[in-house]
Amino acid sequence: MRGRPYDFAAIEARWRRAWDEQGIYRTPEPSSRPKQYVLDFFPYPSGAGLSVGHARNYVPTDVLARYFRMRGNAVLHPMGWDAFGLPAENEALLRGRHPGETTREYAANYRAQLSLLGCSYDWSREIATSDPAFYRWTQWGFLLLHRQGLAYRAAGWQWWCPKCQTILANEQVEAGRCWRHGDTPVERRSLEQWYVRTTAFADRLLRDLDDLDWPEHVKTMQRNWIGRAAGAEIRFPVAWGGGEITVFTTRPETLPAATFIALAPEHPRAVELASADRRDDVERFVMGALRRTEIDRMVGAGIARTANGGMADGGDARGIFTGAFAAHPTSGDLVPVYVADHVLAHYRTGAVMGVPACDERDAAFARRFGLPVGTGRPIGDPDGVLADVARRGAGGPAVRYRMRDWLISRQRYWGAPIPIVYCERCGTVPVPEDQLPVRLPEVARYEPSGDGRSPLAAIPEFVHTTCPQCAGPAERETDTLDGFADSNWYFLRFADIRYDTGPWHPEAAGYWLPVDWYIGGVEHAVMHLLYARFFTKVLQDAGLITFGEPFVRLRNQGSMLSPSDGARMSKSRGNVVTPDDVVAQHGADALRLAVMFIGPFDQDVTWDPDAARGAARFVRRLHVLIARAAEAAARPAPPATGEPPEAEALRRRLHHATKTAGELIEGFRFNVLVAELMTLLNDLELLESGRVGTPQWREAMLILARIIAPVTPFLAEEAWAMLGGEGSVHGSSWPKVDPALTAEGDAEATIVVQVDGRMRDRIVVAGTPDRDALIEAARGGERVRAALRGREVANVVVVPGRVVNFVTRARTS
RNA sequence: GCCGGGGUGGCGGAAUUGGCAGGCGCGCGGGACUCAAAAUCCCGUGGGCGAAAGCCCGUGUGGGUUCGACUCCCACCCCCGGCACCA
Repeated sequence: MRGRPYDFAAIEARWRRAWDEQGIYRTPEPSSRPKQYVLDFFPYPSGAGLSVGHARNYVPTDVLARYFRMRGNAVLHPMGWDAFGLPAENEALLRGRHPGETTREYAANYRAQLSLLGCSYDWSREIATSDPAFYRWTQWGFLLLHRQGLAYRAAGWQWWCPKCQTILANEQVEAGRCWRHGDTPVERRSLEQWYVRTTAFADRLLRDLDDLDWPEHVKTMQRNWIGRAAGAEIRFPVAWGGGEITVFTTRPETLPAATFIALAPEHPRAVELASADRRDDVERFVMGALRRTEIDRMVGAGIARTANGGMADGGDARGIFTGAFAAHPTSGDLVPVYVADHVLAHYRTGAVMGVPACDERDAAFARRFGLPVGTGRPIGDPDGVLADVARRGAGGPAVRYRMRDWLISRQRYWGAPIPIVYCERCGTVPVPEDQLPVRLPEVARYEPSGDGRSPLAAIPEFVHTTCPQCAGPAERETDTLDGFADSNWYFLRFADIRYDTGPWHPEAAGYWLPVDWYIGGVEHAVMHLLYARFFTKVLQDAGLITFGEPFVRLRNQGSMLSPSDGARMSKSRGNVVTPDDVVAQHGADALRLAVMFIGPFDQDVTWDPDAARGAARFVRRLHVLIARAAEAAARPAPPATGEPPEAEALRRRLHHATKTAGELIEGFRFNVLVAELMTLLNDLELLESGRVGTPQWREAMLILARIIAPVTPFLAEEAWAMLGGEGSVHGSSWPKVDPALTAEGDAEATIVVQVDGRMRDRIVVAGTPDRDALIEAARGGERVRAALRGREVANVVVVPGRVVNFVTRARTS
């Protein structure tokens, strides 16, 4: 036949419309069928739209979802929008438009782009976190935390980003700078904030990592973040002043050599302990230290690296003597108490013992302030020292975590209002659940005020309310919830987004959850995933769900770098390649192939325009092969009759392809998957002659259409239709694999013949010949005989179905 | 410094986990078609020697185990990511 060029644009558009009309990706109702919950990290829809980098995330998950559907699983594969939060608000601010409006618009664009790619989301389950029907339940979650004693309000020194005009959580501060504004050093402010007691679950969050099927480096990052350290707390009585100072150490055995105490500037007793003559100086020092960022203090102390990677010499390590002394708990010696820049307040007790003999930093500090370094080998055994300390009632073992509680309040407009009311008479009162949601009011101005309060504080109608308890006058909390409060639990909502008597439908969630496959970028390795794990454990403890981990398997796709500058694609850099352009040029199937074939799923790769061209070539060749078969099958009298040559070979080839394709999909080896499909096509082109027009060939093509269906859904559907398949190929089942046809050995096998481990020949044998026959056959080749000439065979290694190796030595006689 | 991952042709990367290194694709070279170009198709493509058959070398470096090592062990070099005051 004279093949018309493959008109991907028309064909893809036609099937896109047909699938949409038929709703073939509608999630089935819970049943006894085994389920697969395949979930992408939900994005915040930005005005920039999707880049081909996003396709590296969404296309492979789509392949996975399609594959499982064909395998007979009930599949939940939804998409939603992380619409609340700073990124969405900053974007809207930039454009001078209401974030609700831009979010809706951008989400629609995302949806269209994802459909363009052929992603099989069930759009009837779309959610947006900024929807009151959704954030009603985010607020419910906060109240649950509050009820459990896991949400509390406290004052403290907070990170403040002058650009964002808001408080940042510790983890949003990177090297002393705002995570969104790398050029902006953060400042410190003291404010009343809401916290969530994530530290209460530190141990479980750490332990439960062991059983998760997650990338090892993500687990490592979480372990680092949680930062468990076992050690001891030791109390030093304050001489004369009364009370005591508690220090934490992971090396209690060095206690005998401790020569001073150092307090954090924030330590509550830092100033109070100072002797009268030194109090002013100490106070001045403390105030100075508080104004500086932690990183700055560390750099000065020669501990952390400076911005350019250099190390300060530590010469200006700052500290000041308070004039106070404490009694060493075991020796009774008096040791001086200092306030030191480099001691951190929130790190356990905010006080350390200085052991210059064992610790470089302490040694530097001691040198600078002329403190005794202590005697040579002070190390005792930890148990002995601890026993001694315990006997004196001066402390004992303690465990500490680096992780801090989650600061959840934001002084921003675009988030779920914290459902709390402050009443003069009743104090802090949670909004009753039946009064949720506390709606975000429409405002004219939603820019942050810059005075540390959210714009909601400027809306009297919002602020002034009545106390739910006493009905007296009261004021609403005006802070909103951090966006991670939404992504904490959204995966539960997808089980049934219309359920309105609770955050999730108990039966539906019982069926679909936990998430079987969770896929997204590694940038959320700590915060989102840790908070979601935390919240899941809270729900489990409250008896609301039965599982303790939300995401059974986690996979991170690598990012897509731009060929123009080798950097990650971003609108600000102007180096974005859009999927729209690639689809227009080569088609969606080609784009899907290209983003998968370009490199291993979890690896960073550089976009290569040639990759799409190559993929398009593959699509065309597939189409030509199938179209030829379809046309031949449609002819009234098939040219060939009877069993065609080597029917077995064709059958084997397809069964093998089916088997490997399935394994590669489940193993997330999409680049190898595409390579296998290309190899399959090459082989089929070789097998084609003499078979076209036979029923067996048509059958083979129908199997081929099903194998490629997850990967190139448009072409597969077209092929299915051309070949006269029933219904949609995406409603058909994954081809059955007959183990007998994929097993090695019972047909013919190629055996490698080696002499002294060097490949010299290969022979083809049928069935499983015995050892002697194999050796005889192996010996026959000309190359083997040449290699054996003049040598004596000392041994023959035979690996059935694989290799025959003649081990020789020089002929002695 | 500690932890995790990695180093294979011109390039992206494969190799059933100890058994043919370089499958698949890109690029490149040659050819066919074309007035020509693009597209498409065919052949070739790790390095060296050789007309060829073939031989030798070759998976970051050096050693080791093994009949046989990209794969396992020891030492080292380099790259990427994470952590790094955390007492």
